Amino acid sequence: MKPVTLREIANKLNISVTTVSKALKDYPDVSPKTKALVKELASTLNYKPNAFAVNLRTRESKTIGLIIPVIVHHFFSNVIKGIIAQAEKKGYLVIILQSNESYELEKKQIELLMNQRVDGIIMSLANDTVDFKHLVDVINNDKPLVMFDKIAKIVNCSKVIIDDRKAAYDATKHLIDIGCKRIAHFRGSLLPQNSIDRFLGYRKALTDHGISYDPSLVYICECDEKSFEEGKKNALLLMKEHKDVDGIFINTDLVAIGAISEFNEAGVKIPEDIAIVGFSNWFMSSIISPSLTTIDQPGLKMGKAAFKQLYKEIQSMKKNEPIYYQQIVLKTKLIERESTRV
Amino acid sequence: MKPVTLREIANKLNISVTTVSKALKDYPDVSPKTKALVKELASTLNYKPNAFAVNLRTRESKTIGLIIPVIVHHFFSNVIKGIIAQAEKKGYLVIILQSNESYELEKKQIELLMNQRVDGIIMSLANDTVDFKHLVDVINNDKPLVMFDKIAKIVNCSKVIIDDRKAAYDATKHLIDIGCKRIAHFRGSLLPQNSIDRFLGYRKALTDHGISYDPSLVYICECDEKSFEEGKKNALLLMKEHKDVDGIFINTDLVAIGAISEFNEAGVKIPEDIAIVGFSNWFMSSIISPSLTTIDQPGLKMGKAAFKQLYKEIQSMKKNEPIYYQQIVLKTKLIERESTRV
DNA sequence: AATTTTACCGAAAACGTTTTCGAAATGATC
DNA sequence: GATCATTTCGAAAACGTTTTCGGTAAAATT
Repeated sequence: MKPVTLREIANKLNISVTTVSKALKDYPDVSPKTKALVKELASTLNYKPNAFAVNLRTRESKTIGLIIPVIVHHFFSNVIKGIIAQAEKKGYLVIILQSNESYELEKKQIELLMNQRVDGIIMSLANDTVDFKHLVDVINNDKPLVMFDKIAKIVNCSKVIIDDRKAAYDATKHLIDIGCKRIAHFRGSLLPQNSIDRFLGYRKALTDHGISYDPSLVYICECDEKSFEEGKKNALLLMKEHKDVDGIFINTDLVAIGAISEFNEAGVKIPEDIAIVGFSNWFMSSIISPSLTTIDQPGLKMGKAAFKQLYKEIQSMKKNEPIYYQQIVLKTKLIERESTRV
Repeated sequence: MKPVTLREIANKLNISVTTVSKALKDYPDVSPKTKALVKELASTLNYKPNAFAVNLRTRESKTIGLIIPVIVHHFFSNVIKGIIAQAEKKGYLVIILQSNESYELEKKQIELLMNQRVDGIIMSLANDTVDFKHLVDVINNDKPLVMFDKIAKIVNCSKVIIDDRKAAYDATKHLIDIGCKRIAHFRGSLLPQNSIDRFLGYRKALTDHGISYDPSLVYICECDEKSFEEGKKNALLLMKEHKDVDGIFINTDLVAIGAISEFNEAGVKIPEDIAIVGFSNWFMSSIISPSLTTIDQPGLKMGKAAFKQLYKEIQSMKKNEPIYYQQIVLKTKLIERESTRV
């Protein structure tokens, strides 16, 4: 029941372990005859190389790490799917960890992965990560690192993102185009880059179109497990504080859906009284009532692109070639639905 | 930049590798003085044991494999979260693979994980898996295996499930209780055990309450990526073929949501004309209109339970103790919402 | 003072593979 | 028949750790 080793094959054929190893990997200096013999016996014995030994010897694990803030999340689970699919094609396995939006956990997990000697790491930052030493360490240890979605601009590595600022601009401009004059914004937490960029896109769209920016119209949502509740809460607040608002651009779909739910209960008509644009294009957004206009964020593509880039860097590293960090920006598009249909 | 090894520490302190190793693991036969010395140097050099070498030597990887039909899925992503969380507590990492509901892929992935020498495997079956040799192989190779949700009754291993039959019975009985007389069922594919069990629960609830079972009221949904469309399609079909139906028990929420969407468009009132009960309690079900009565399926708990059981078996295996396969059945409950509120 | 016990350390084997390098055997060339 | 090139193989080192088994020296016991 013990797994079969090279040595056993060698003994049965009365040849050396070296020759068996070479035969299996088609080295030129072993005769066709012995190659055939070895391969046949190996397959009948169902020989599988011991990954630990191979890893130890070759110093690569054919395994990558993935750190993600939350797993139960339409966008992120799509990214996971993309990464796994692409990795499988290249014979890589993926170890997944969830940072729970916590910097401390994220740091520990990076260490875990480094100790495990993964060949590279893909990650999206936790919301409260402000210090990036743990990331710089990864790169200094010659371990390829690719960040996606929630990135740290300051860290020198490859990144796969969308143009959040432009997407937010488009979303806000769409509200302006359909006639909104007083546009609020439900933004994400203060730290994450994409939350900042979406806010900046919103503000620029306003000022570019002659609408003065009013800070009191910006509400902050600590997006996490209870985004939905945050949406409801802020919608309620908005109805009290700014009855004149006729459009909202919301940082993420789940919050938007919470807001819609609150407005529905309050009898506020969407889009007649308030038009709403979300962000991410969760499946849910297409089936609620009214369906939600939103920005499509290509999770699957991002995952695939992230792995492809990581793979490139792993290869370059092996060949001691210089590696070129890429900033890959994927296209987004506005999906028009009932929540802005005039 | 090369990672520091035991040998380097040993050289710097002029002691043997053996002593260093023992010192770090608090063996009793090394003096407190040298222990302190070694530990201090190890921490200043930031020594991290080479996982490959440890694995090779100890024959365990502190890694488990997880094969799951689909990742972008409310229930399954919750299971993943549960497994990862629990595994992290015990110092285990999780390699995740997606079978895409394909038996062929599933088989390959099992092999991959076995070659990688994971310490155990947790999995939920692909829809079209009928042959279980690949699973028996796992067990025969003394590798702990825990199945959850979509299991093979015939395979002798631990299982974490819900009582699908009872849950379906409850769901159907609820429809009867609110006065439905003609109750249809949208079932899942023919093979999966839980799809069969839910059907059986449905049928038993009918006959137990004096309603004769009518096979023409059972529609099959090939649940996969396009469950939503399947729901719409079958709802349309049902409206044509059986105008007298006043209740439906549907195999899974996403299909139910598709059906609701179709009924809404057709002007069929829910629950007045047709009452609907789904299955799984996706978050989405609570926010659509009308909100969906459903069976809560505890994904997070299942994940945690599955890992706990696997961990037990791994420990027993290490100590050469006998392992006892468990069948863990988690509680479900009916969540009443608008789709059955009379 | 002889013996036993205790405390501490290290040599060496083992895990299973990969790869370098040299050796032996065969064939080709002059 | 001597030399050289080619083909085929294997010994050995290496990857970094863990663990068994002795061994030495000091302390404790007679």
